[in-house]
Amino acid sequence: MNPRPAISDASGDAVSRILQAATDLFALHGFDHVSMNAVAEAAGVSKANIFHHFKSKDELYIRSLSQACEASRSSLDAMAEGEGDAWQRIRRFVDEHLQHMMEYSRDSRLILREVVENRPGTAQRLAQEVFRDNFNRLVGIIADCQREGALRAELDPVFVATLLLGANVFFFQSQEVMRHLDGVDFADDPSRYGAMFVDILMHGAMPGPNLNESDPS
Amino acid sequence: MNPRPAISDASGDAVSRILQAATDLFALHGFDHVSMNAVAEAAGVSKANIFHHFKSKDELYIRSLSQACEASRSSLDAMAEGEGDAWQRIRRFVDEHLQHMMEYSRDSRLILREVVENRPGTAQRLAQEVFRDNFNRLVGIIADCQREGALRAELDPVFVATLLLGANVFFFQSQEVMRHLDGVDFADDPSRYGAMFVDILMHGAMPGPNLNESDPS
DNA sequence: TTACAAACTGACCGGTCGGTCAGTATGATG
DNA sequence: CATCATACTGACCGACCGGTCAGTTTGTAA
Repeated sequence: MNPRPAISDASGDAVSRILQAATDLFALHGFDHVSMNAVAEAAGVSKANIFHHFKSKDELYIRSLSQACEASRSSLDAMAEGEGDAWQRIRRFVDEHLQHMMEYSRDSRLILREVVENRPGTAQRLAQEVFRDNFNRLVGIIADCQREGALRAELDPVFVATLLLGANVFFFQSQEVMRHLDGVDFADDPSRYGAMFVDILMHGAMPGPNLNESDPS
Repeated sequence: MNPRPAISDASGDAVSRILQAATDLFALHGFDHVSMNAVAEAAGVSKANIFHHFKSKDELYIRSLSQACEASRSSLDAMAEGEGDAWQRIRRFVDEHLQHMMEYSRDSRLILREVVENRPGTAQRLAQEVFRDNFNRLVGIIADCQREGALRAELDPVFVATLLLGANVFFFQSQEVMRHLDGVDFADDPSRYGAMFVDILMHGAMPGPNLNESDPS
């Protein structure tokens, strides 16, 4: 009945090997710098065989991206859902989100590349869906914290979420550059980066309120 | 004496037209999606003529990038050098830097693309030089502010600079995405974004014991 | 065994790419 | 005038791209 009972091993093997190689290469070099020949070689199959399983390079790319999105989404689902007070939850989200990006850097890079680049198509829609989901979840967390009185009422939770996501994304995609900047000693320590960020986010950068500094107003 | 007294008009015209067209196209579509034929057509010269003035596509790209870097650097030189107290200077830097990126979005996009992408070569070195200069200047400003007592002493000025630059860069390169996110009403208002950012950077997001509304804007 | 569908391959195709080259136009110099 | 360097062009080249195709292997079912 099943059209491929024992074949599915070999077939699935080839397909998943192709998908694996494609995802690696796409994340590493970007869509344009990856040829079907390169994917074929990395997967150990002929180029024609790729076109037997995927009807075009675009479909292969979208399948890779889709797989990355799936992994990313399911991995993020259980994030920052635990107990603790408001700022502990925010801190945990920052940490886990950053850690997630580093751990699944291949998929994250693939998604982020597609999010930032603004060429139209299915790929961008897919990537933005994940990004949007992620963003909305974060806005929800922050709005909750604000409702609990942990954040100033006049702040826009959407902006705070943007700031938070931005700090993490910037860290992720500028890590290589930061390593070469003078005085940066946190480029390889995401948790310290997160800690410093949340600290400033909570208390601000100004000296404490009991400090009698020159107040211009 | 001068090998090209009157020719230089026509020659310079062609060269600068090529450079102009190339910079536009590279910033808009990226290195890989711009063919020499496209540059030739946009500049109104033959493709062979481009290779007469630039020995390769890479050189043309680097010259474009170099020009963008020059413009960016000289424009940033006079930034936030004026008077005012510490936080006014920081606020002004955030505003002017963001405004600068928006105004010279073509050059900024060109540079940022090269900074984030981590393929080795002269282009990346050039872009990182500008980025590094920019970064160091910002660190200096922040360290000054800290010395004046406007920032908590235990903060790392390098980290604060990273945060600041990151917030701006993220705004710039995610503007298109933010427009499509629910509840984002600051995607087209960089100065409001900057104001909200500096506000949080100063006072933090937690409800403070003293909620005085002395707005420095 | 035969039959058949799916997996798989090497050779190939049209098209575009960066880059070259032989040759022409032009304008200053002697 | 002739000379010569430079600006400039159309035609062309080899390499590589995504994609196709005819044909072979392979595992299974009648």
